[in-house]
Amino acid sequence: MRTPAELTTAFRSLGLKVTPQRQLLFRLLHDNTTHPTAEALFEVASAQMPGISLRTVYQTLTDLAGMGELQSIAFGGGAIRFDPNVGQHHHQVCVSCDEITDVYVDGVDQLNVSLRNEPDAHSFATASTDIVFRGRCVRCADTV
Amino acid sequence: MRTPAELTTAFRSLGLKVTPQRQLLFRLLHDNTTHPTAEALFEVASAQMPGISLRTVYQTLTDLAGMGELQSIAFGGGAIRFDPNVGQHHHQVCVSCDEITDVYVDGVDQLNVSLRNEPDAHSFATASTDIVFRGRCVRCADTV
DNA sequence: ACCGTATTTGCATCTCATGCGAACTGCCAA
DNA sequence: TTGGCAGTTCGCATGAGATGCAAATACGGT
Ligand SMILES: [Mn+2]
Ligand SMILES: [Mn+2]
Ligand SMILES: [Zn+2]
Ligand SMILES: [Zn+2]
Repeated sequence: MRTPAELTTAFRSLGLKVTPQRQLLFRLLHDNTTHPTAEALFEVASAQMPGISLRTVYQTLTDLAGMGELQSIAFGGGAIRFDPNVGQHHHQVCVSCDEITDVYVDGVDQLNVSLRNEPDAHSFATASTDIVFRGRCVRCADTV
Repeated sequence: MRTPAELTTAFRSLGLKVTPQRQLLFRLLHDNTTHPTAEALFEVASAQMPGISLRTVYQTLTDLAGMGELQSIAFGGGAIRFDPNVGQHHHQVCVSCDEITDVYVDGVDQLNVSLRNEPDAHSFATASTDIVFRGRCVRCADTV
């Protein structure tokens, strides 16, 4: 997503207001690579702005996602994750500690897709491809 | 997953009982390619066995998944899907009608994965790779 | 057929997420 | 600078999906 300053301009030009709550979330999300849940973000936000409501966090996340500044991803096993990285990338998920890491993948366009009973060209119009690698991160690899 | 007959044997040998409810679900799931939710399966089961409970459907699905006869997948936007196809395969999801289709992909092992700031070998131990192609199925391609 | 153990089922409970509306406030216009 | 309207916040209610729990029931080995 864009910088807090750019988002401020973007929000104003859409007739949306730039509140202290939104500014805080802009800052907490910019360059955030942790793929936080709404609740996780709420915890961090609460530390800096006691009284901010979980409802407002959800609201702002939904707004930002609607504007294309965030993507929301369901990895399974709990809450939806929010990702300010909206560029082409994929994810590694540690099955032990749930850490989610951005990865960049070459060769996606070279994947050869086929249906079981129709080895020829199938007519599905793919708009996007999401790849999730599941396994163990470096830290969890050792600790059994 | 295996055939209803094979599952019957497998359940008995584990000290588990083969009830009419389970037999029905074995039948409804075997060779089922629709990736149903628990609720969807419950609807179909209810038509053939009025009175069967949603709780039993969840229970049996969980048991089968635990035995490795089913895999459960979170595609986002609602309930978990259950898939009796436990072989190596991936999915196409229609963003318009939510149809989920099994696809078989060549070239997964040739994917070149890298972290943004460390183009060299990263030490994530990948155990499995899940690919989801999102787009429009044949039927939804025309209708706008 | 009997009996012990697994199963079914209804209801309570839990998590994650969204609907709703009264009170509040950013921000544009006068 | 100030007034005021539209957009926001926030607490509470509600909803969807899923699991915990225990009394009643039924499978299946003997
Ligand atoms: Mn990411
Ligand atoms: Mn499948
Ligand atoms: Zn880890
Ligand atoms: Zn479709």
